Amino acid sequence: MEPTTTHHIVQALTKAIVEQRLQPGAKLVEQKLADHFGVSRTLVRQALYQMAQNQLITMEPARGAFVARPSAEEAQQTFAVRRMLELEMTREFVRKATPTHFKALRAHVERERKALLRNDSGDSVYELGDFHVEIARLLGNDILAQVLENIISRCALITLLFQSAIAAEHSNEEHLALVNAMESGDEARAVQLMQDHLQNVEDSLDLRRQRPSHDLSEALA
Amino acid sequence: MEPTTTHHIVQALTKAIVEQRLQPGAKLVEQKLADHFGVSRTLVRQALYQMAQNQLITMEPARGAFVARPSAEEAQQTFAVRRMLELEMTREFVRKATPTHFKALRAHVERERKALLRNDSGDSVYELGDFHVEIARLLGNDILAQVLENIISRCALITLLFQSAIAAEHSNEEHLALVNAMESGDEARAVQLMQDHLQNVEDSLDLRRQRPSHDLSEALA
DNA sequence: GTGCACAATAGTGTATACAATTTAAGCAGA
DNA sequence: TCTGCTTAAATTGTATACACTATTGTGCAC
Repeated sequence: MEPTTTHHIVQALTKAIVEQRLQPGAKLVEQKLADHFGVSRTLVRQALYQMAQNQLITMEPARGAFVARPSAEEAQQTFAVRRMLELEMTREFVRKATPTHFKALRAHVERERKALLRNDSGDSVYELGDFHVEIARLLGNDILAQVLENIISRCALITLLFQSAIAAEHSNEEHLALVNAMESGDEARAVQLMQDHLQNVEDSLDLRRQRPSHDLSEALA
Repeated sequence: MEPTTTHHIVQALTKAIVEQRLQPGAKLVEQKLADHFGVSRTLVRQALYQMAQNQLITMEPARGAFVARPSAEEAQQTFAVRRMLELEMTREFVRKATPTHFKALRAHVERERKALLRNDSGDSVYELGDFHVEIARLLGNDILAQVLENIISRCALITLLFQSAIAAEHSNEEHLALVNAMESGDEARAVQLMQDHLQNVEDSLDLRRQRPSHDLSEALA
């Protein structure tokens, strides 16, 4: 669908943002990215434009691209959308899922656990988010998976931006509990667990105070 | 956020697709678009890439951009996502909405009616879809509004592609009934009406048979 | 006439060039 | 030392150039 090059840059940048190697508010200079990836600014530019659509970065006219720094309001709204999708998705999964699906899901939970154990912060964040996308994929709804992937990337960014304490340690256990409930066919309980899980993630944020910014002009805006 | 030029091209192309002036499967030659908009291929390219992300067009490597031609499966999945978001959105609107909100919504329904009356097919499609986005906007959730706008654009494309009979005539009345139910505070009834409405739109499609394609290679694939 | 090789054309993919704008630096004067 | 102005450097925005791929068209052998 897309020239592998541009897509590759998008993936790499997204990963870097989600894994917190690029801090919110950081400026993304086109030429430097181009040099790093060994391509021309043209391709970097296309990648940045695409990412701006997902809100992972913001573009200021004639000033360039910056890693996004969502406001508390945007954060709240993003989580609201996520909740809408995921609660309904949970219901559908309980109804439709087969043993094969659960096997795949448990394998995923195991991957999370291993990433956490080896203290690989980057992979952990990625896997913990991808768990939710995996459910959508297993449901066979690629459109949903794609939408959710976008939203969850944003949620990862938000989490890094507002996180007061690392409450994500419990996510892995919550995922496991959720899978158990889903497999037992207890729809109400599964939905409740998903709701609690999302609430826990959101509650671990301190929406009143963002992380300090490096960019002074933004910090004082 | 974005250079007004690229965004303008996206808007114009999106409108043209939704209003069926560009048929599904139609090839979008970059140079021709560039000439039409009076810019270089560079900007057209950026616009096309962005639209490819919304699935409104598809890009085939070294072959170019085409107006999307969603499969029956994708159509179904898209509507499923839409349902997830809109049912929950309806509930939230019933709880939160103030008289001002309902006033705005009724004004929108009236705009739909006028577009339908003057037989402006393009505007009608646009307004009927925008009704749903307007609800999200009134809720104050811009993120939701944006996600929904994407999805509903796709739904418009799908409708044009699979529509057997023009069942959209009733949409305006259904919108009005929905607003009435929401204003009366009857959450269950409002959700039911929204569900029925979306179901009606989906049922008006014949997912087994797509509209004929102009591109032979695609038609015979 | 049919099928195939091959040239000509059109169109995409990427890089580079240049204008316009922003940011940083240097410097004069208070 | 600080403020404001002027100039230089850096960076973005857009257009153009060129290589590469796909498509179409043509001629020739059969």
